[in-house]
Amino acid sequence: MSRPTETRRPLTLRDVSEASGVSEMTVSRVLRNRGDVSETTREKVLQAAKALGYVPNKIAGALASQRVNLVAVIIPSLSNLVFPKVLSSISDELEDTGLQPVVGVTNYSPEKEEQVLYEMLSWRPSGVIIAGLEHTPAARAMLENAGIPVVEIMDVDGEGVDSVVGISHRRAGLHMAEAIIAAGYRRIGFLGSKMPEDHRARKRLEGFQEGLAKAGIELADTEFYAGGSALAKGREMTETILKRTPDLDFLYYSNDMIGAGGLLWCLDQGIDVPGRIGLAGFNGLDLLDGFSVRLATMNACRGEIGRKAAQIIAGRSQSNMIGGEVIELEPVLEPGDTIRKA
Amino acid sequence: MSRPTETRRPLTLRDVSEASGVSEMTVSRVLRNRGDVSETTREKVLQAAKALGYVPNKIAGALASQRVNLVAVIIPSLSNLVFPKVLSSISDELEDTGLQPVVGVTNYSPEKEEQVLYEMLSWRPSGVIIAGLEHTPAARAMLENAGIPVVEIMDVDGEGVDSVVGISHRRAGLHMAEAIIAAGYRRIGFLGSKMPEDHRARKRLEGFQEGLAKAGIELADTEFYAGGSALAKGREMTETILKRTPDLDFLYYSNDMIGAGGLLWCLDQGIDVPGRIGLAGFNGLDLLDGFSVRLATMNACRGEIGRKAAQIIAGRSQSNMIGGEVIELEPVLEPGDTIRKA
DNA sequence: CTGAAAGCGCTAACAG
DNA sequence: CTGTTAGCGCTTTCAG
Repeated sequence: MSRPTETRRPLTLRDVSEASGVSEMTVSRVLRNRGDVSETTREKVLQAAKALGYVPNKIAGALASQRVNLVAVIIPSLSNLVFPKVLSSISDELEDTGLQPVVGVTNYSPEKEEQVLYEMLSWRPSGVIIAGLEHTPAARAMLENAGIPVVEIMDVDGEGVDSVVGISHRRAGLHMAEAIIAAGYRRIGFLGSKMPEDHRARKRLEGFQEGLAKAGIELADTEFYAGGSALAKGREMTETILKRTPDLDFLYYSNDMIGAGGLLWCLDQGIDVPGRIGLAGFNGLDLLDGFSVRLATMNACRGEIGRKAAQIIAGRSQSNMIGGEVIELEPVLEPGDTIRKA
Repeated sequence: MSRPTETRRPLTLRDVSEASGVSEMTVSRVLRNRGDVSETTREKVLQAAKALGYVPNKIAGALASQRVNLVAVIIPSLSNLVFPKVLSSISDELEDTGLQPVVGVTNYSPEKEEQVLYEMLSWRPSGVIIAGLEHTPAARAMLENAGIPVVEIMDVDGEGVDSVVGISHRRAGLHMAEAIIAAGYRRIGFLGSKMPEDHRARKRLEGFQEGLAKAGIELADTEFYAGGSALAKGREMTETILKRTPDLDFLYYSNDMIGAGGLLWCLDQGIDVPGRIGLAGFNGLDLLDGFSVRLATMNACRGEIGRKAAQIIAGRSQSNMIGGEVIELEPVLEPGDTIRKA
């Protein structure tokens, strides 16, 4: 345990070649399962490699073959709960394709996104999956010039670089507004995060306001937060907004986590949900299953998005490059227990 | 958008060299900020590179320089909430070192861990940060022979390969038992996950039982789950165990998420917490801030663990390899509102 | 079925 | 301050 870390030269194909008495080339063939090799030599090589503990050098391999089995996946955050879900579906879908996802996180910063993208592209991945349609001009240029399949995910409201898989957040917001109005709510508040770079949340809000406007309604109040535990923030914000505007009869949250916090607060206060006030979030987190009262939400199709994106990359990296495609998924309203039945 | 993805040859140093009329070597120097280059040529090169949209090929660079600025980070899961936190602290700490974390996920499977490790080592990273001390013999051998700094994190109960940063889960469990007994609870149940490969949860349980045994107490009942929303499972399991063994006066959960589910259920049922029954979880998730009644928990030092691990890797990749170190952090009991005051 | 030769795109090391 | 020369460890291609 306190043995010094040795600075041994890593083993090379040549070492295996010498140990097995087989040419480097043939060793390489065995290790990659490429081409025909007699069972005898195959055994010899495999045994030598294992005995030595040889680990191939993919850097050299990639340089020689001009092929890298990596897919860059660029997302804004890991603490959002939404993205791990997308990641795991990408990862599952890529499982048997020989492709490996590599994750980069941007913290919702366009500059960071640009850096991360540059860094990842410099490893010449086979494809890029990146959240959102909004990028810096430089980032967009990199994506356009990379010469590899690019899939922008989560959002379809805008112009993509290549392929796009997602939902329309604008329409998601709009539909939620319609459902709320249909249920008879009229004094409606919105609670969300301050992040100006969360374009999807912004689009949902815009669509939501558009939906209200169609019914001649305006948002009665809004409340924004930044940082901290989302559940706790949801609780605080709900108290704040209801103190300020007590006659609100509906609260639309920009995500399920703050929505759940708000729900907990309302239940603690003994407020009649959904009678006195209705609540809704966004995402369809399965965390909501754990509450006795189910928050209304809208399923963001996260699993499906990851799957399709991965399929596009996997498909394209085989069949030589066709045009980009746009796949729009349909988010589903899950009314739960926090919207009155109409 | 439906423009075909072009299969353009990526640009090389030579292209920049020709465009700027400067030798490849000097272009390389400029792009890496290495060695002295006159301001004039520097400008010329930078301008040419930018105009062309050149992205360096790190594969070739790494092969030539025998240096890779990547740190492999291998964790069991991303949906656990614990690991994203560790990740982000690693990521923050590495920020200004020129090192980049690359994440691999094992789903708590030793075989998958072995595969992921092999895959990552084949990219010759500058270091490895890996969760846990339990690995397959092959994985352990790879770590020992990689010739790079290795930090095993989260757990110190066992023998490490090189450096180790974590807490003693055994003692964490033991201390929790002591606190519970000191508070006067006697009929104690344990609720956890079924995963046999979650060694840290197992060690907590063992330490916990050891602590109870010291007071001449045995676990009165246990309940395990697998899969699904942890919050919902916590709710269900709590109901189940209390139906089966109604006289339990304390429930120890193997993580905060199921603990929070149990807490919600108890509150819904109008059960007096912590009077009639006490509850405790593990991890110190900030999610708990969002509840009106704070679940007792134990801070697992996740941020600190990530930070220290990253420091070790960063420090060692500079100063040429010293011996491994073992850093044991001290988890802190956060009694919250769900343990009676003694 | 097996081997030899020629790079992949970059950087270390040395010379000017 | 700038350029030249050799590879890094592998795979592609072509000959046996």
